[in-house]
Amino acid sequence: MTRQLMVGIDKVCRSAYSYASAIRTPSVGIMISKDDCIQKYNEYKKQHEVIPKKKDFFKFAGIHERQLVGLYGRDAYTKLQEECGDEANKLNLEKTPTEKIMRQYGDLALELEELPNSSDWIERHFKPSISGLERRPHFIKWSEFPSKFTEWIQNNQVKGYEKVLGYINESSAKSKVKAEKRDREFEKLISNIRSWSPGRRRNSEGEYKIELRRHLESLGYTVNEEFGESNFDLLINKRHAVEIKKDPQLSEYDRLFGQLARHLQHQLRVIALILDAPSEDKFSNFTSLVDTYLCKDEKIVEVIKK
DNA sequence: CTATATGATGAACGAGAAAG
DNA sequence: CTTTCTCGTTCATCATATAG
Repeated sequence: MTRQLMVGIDKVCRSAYSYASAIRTPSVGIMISKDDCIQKYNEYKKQHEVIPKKKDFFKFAGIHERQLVGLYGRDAYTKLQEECGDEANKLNLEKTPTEKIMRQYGDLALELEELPNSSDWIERHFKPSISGLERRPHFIKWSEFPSKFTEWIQNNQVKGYEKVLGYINESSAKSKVKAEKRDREFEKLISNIRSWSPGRRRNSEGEYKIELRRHLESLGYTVNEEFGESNFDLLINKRHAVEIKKDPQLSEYDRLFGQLARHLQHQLRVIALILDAPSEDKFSNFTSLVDTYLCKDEKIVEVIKK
């Protein structure tokens, strides 16, 4: 029954359709030509003294987009604009080839005789701009430019930028030295804390904190307490965070885990110092959690137990 | 409504330099 | 040595014209 109904509706639609298309046949005269479109286009320009946007053109000319497509095929409006001697409104969406970007960078470095910074790029109005570079489809953050450049040179065996590679090596060597210095400082701090032992058993975390602080200060560290948004227990040399827990239960380990994660957002390296740990079980469980989930890439959490 | 390649701009951030 | 200033970098947001 429903089926019959559908067929009936279908029939009605079909007949309506054929009626409509009959009206629109060329013989009736609604068909428009390219010349009509061009004329309307120019008319719009005269009236508004602006090149029409696509939508505005259709509204103005009283034409349906389909009709224009019928005349010009794909990119119809763009073709019309070109035919009228205008540059198409359509955005030029050709992506800047990697080669061009890299050569701009390399040549700029050669000219400056050092690695360019983003201001240099802006000054020359290179394309894409900094904001275009860092996103799709290029994904080149300025700081990553040197490494991407090196990669490009290697992959394509490009010659002529040896000097630039030299600059890149120089600067990465410099930052390596700094990183190593920081590493060594951190290692030393760890060993200093490891070799420290509290004078006596204390009743609270706070007392241990004070004692450790005195100890570290006597070794020449700069120590700040309860520092910054993330509230470390101690911040050593403005770089390394220390979190202290005394006699933690499971729930306190959990809390500590969260605190460490938060600290890692601010510092690359964090020390968790656990005092008077009662249960070896919970402790080792905690350290394995930390190793699995917190120590990633550059981020390091060192857990010390006393 | 979404995708496209890109631009503009201002806020947030971080490091280093200058000034105190 | 500490506070303040400056510069470079990154992020988020808005915008664009058109096709599908």
